[in-house]
Amino acid sequence: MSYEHQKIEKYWQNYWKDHKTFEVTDDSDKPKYYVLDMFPYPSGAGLHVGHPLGYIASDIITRYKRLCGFNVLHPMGYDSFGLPAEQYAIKTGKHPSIATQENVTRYREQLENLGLSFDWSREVKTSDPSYYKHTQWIFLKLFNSWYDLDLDKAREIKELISEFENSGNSNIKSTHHCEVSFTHVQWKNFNEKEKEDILQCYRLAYRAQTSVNWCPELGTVLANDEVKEGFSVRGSHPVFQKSMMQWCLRITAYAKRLLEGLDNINWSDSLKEMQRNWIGRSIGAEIDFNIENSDESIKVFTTRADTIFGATFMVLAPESDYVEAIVTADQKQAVNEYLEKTQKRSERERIAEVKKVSGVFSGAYCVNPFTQTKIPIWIADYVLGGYGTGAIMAVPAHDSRDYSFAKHFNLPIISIIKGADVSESSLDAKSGTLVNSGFLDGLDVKVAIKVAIEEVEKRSLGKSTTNYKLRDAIFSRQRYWGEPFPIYFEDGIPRALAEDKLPLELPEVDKYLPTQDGEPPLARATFWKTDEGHPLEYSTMPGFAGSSAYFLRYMDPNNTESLVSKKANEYWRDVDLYVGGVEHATGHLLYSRCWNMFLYDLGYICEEEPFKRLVNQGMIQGRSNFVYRVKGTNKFVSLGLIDNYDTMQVHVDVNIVKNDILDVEAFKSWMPEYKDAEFILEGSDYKCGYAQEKMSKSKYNVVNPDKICNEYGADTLRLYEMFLGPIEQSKPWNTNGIEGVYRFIQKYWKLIETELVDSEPTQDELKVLHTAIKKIKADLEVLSLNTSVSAFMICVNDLTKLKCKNKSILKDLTILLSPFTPHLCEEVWKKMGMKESISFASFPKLNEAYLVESNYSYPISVNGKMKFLLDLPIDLGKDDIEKVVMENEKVKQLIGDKTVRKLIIVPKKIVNLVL
RNA sequence: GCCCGAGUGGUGGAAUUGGUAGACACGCUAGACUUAGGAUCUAGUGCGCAAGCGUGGAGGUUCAAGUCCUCUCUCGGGCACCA
Repeated sequence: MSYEHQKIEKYWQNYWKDHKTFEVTDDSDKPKYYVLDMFPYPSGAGLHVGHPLGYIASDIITRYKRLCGFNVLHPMGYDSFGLPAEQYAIKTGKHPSIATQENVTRYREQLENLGLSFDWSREVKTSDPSYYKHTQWIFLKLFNSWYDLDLDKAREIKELISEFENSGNSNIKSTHHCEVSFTHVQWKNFNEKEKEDILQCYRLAYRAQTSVNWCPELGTVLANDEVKEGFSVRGSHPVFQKSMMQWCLRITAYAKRLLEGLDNINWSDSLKEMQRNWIGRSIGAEIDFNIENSDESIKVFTTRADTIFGATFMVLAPESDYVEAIVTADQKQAVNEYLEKTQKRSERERIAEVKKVSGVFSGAYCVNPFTQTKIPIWIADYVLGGYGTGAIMAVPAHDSRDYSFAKHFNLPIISIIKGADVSESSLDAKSGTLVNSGFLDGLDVKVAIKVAIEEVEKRSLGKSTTNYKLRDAIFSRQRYWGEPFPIYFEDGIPRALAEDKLPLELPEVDKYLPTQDGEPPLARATFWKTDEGHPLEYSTMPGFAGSSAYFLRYMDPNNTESLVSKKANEYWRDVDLYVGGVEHATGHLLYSRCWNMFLYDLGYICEEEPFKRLVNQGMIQGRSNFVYRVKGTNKFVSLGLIDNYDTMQVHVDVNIVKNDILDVEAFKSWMPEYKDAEFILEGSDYKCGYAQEKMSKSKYNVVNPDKICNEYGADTLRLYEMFLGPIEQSKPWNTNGIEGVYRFIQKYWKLIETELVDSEPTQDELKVLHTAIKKIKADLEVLSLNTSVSAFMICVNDLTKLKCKNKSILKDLTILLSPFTPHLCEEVWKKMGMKESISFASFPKLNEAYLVESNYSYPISVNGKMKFLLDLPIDLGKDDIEKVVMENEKVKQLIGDKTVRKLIIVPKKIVNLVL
């Protein structure tokens, strides 16, 4: 009888549900293991074949760890606040929660069809008030905290206030943007408004008038990681810079810890590198340049203090506060014109015109503190106002940007590196020997940097400084479908809502659009006020708010008192394995680490880093098909003939295309506008174009897993997705190889279906089994799941050849296989008459004695000549082998008194070739 | 421009990290069973008629290189006027 996957898979899925097989508690003696998937945004399109790749891999590890005796937490939920649901609501007028709930239901069903062993009792939805209560609670904590650089941790704001009351702010080292210093007496005399304005400069969540990424199309501001090359990541709309009052998170306070924490977690190098780049630490110095005929000086930041003797001019960012102060009367007009011009440019234009050199002379000069020469001060937009001090010393000989600026405006270029030819281009490399540099002459660049900084400090010209590219995160969005801020305004002063008022639930509104005055949608709710009548904040939180601590909530999802209880947190601690896409590298993964560190600082949780190990599954790309429409007509030209026509490329549903040949009739009925379409064919066929692209609804290239589950079964899909290649690699979806995996399942079923015997297994059978155990166990540890599928195939082929009917062998093999194909294995288990579900069996023990031992004996050769074979103990490391060999009597005899120049140890398997 | 990562048969991809390159699977070829198709099974399958040659290319280290080093080409990803 062949294997009826549909019936069997349904049966076991229901069985698991009814028996609550995968529910876990924190009252266990077993060691814990936490496997987490990045929870999905429940979009209307449902799951496609790309989603399950990570889910299947993590499910396999989950089931494997259970077999190894761990109490495994493996939860799932939904990141259910988001733009598409809101846009759908704008279109239909229906509340976004309705569409969201429909999508969630569909996702749940699809996930269950894959046989994923989630503990569904822990499901969370970020848009659920019982969940976002805790998101709001964390926000309140951030609002009520500041960062103490002395203790290097966040502290409560009331402790800061009492410091202010005792001694003002001069002794406080903090990450802040407060520009005034005051005594405790002054503090006490400030009014409420003034006090809050100062506190805002210290709070970890604060309001600030900042230049933000404004996307008019979406009607909201965006965070830096939501913008790419001047366009919004979602929807690809142009983004402009605009100055607005916004909520911000002081993530910069954590820059150092976020950077250094990377050294101690097991993430891929590329991902760590991305975060490092994003945080962007550079170590250098701030140096003061005196302005000529003035008591003022300009502070510049540089990582190349060694090049100071080559600094021939200075450049200020257009936004710099110095500009106003230094510009001379006769240059005033030119400068103003330039400032106006740069301000008008959008972010997009600025990026596009990177290569264009522009700038204006301010008329003022400053003095190079080392050479005492007078150097001109310029203003140019290649210097950024937001980084460093917004001013640089330009060293055209050794910085390519300064170089092209100097060439363009004919400014002097002085090389300070020996032998450098700067007639054509600058020499940017951090290497070489210094010349023309006074006390630095003859030093190597790397040494000179240090010496120069020391000298700067000694002469009180400045100090060594570290700068980060990381910017504070913009935290408010002018949208409806997000968490409301637990903030109200009293006489224009932002105040925190009391914790017992949470959750502050989203109000009902008549429309999901901004008001006519351009206020966010929440302003439509006229009752959006506190009980005392104070207006509440109109903005809502951004998408990453709900996902920045969800992994903590899973530990204790039904706790109505707090985000997570101490007990649950101390048991589950952190995520042992986190699986998800790279696209969250500088967004979610950075914010999550930051929030986690913050909650750790305040003592709510016990681990500083949330994700011990992280694996990025690759994207499964779609294969899109195109038809070619003759412009302005309803005629379509086959691919081979498009050169003869003026055509435009149109995506066509891949489900009505087979082997790139279009099903013409299906196309006509696909969309009403194509009903009367005409075709210009090649022979009798219409050939479509194709491309590899991201799987997306708008490209009509989505292949969803339901079809494959029906046809081949979830177990086959699970195996096949793993077999496709390394988990981290992106690859196009194609079903070419799925037959092979399907055949494997049939073969395996055939093996089990025969009458099994309860006898001693043979040596050969044991060898096959234990080879598989060894290989698969090793593969599971490093998530090399594609090769473990191969190992199963080899094992089953070998056992088939051996005509194995041995019950104990096949039982162990089934356990081994069960993480991969759980339905099948449960069925086999039942067939064998085992009472207990395999989920709770233990992983088969490896007995190395059954493995091939010949790998472990070595011929020894001295000075390149093969001498003799020497058997060595199993499992020696390379160094151990050498030690054992050198102490061996035979070897000592052979070598005698001679000094060994080289001793070579070769595995036995290649001896024949070498001898 | 800078920083990562990767280039292996017709295809997806293996290779215990320096030790018989191409495991496993797809595809293909031949055969068996079948009225036929499908399914299944058996054998073969890197290239070359051969000696030989083969892991993008050119050098190098080594008894031994897909793996290490130098240069170079191509592709993918990230950052991008960050001083």
